[in-house]
Amino acid sequence: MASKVSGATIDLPGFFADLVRCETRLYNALNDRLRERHGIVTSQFEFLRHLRDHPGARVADLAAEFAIGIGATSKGVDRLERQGWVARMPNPSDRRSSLLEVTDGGLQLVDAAEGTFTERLAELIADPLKASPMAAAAQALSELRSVLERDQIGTPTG
Amino acid sequence: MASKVSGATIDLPGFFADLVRCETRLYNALNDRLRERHGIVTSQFEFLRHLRDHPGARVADLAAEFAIGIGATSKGVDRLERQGWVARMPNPSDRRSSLLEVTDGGLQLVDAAEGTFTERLAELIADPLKASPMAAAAQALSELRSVLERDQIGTPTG
DNA sequence: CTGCACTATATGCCGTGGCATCTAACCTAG
DNA sequence: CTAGGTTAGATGCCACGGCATATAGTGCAG
Repeated sequence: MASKVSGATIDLPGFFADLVRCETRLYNALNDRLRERHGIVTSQFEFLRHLRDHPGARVADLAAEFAIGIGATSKGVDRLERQGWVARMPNPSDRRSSLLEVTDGGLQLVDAAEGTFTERLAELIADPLKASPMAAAAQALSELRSVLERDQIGTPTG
Repeated sequence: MASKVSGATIDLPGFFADLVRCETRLYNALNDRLRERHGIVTSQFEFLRHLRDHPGARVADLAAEFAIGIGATSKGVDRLERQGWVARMPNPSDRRSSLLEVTDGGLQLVDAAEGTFTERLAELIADPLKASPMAAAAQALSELRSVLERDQIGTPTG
């Protein structure tokens, strides 16, 4: 196994390495499948899914959700808009920002991609591992994420 | 909490989202600290640490370890070499490749950075969470990583 | 109402990774 | 030995994110 875990003490650097390497490989594998079947990558799928589930979100909301910069988010939305999957609707209560909406085409895309995404994820995660240890991991990661977000840790400047 | 986990069944997309967001925030936070104290980012620290612990590794070994492309790895080594932290030594048994070595300066740097890295990681992970659920997560992630690597999942082309 | 500080985001420059391609070196069949 | 296929990695082009900056729009103090 990649890193050692003994009892209740953890090899933190080893844990971090495992975390990053899992993220990298899962992201790569999902990118491959989504690109092949739907012509998008995972980050775009995540944008579209978030917008579908949070209609009227603004650029800054996306940036906060994904812990990436505002500029990068704006450019990502540009690309989705250029493909006709997302529209910037005028925000009646603040003309500096736009309310983001998934278009009909975008909705079709994200719904289809979601099937591929979930299916591939199940192949990658659920199949090779038993549910029990993964559930513990999921639980712990979920809590870790909450703490990081609560304390604004790792939030980019831009 | 960020995603729901109930009993032994897992919300896989939620788990994946937590995984990616944790990775992003931890990476960002570690980058900030390492850049401030040592003038390097986490990916560079990881390169240097791996080379320190695996003297004579080649570019392809680094690429495999980190699941990134050969080209990107070659360029990353260029940058470390330009700073004088890594040297490409001729490989007597294969003139196409080089054996990578951490220089004395690089060794000093990586040893110092390791303290910062581990300390910051403890602040980020060990402090906010109890050891027990994290140990489970560490265990599960470690196994997941092994499976992904064994099956070459998410290995980039380049 | 006016000015000024603040906010939302768009944009430009730069660094970095993916991927395709190129070259040198290696290796094996014949 | 040598041609042809293979491998290691260096390089170029492109896409994308960080960060700094620019630009509108907001809102409050006076």
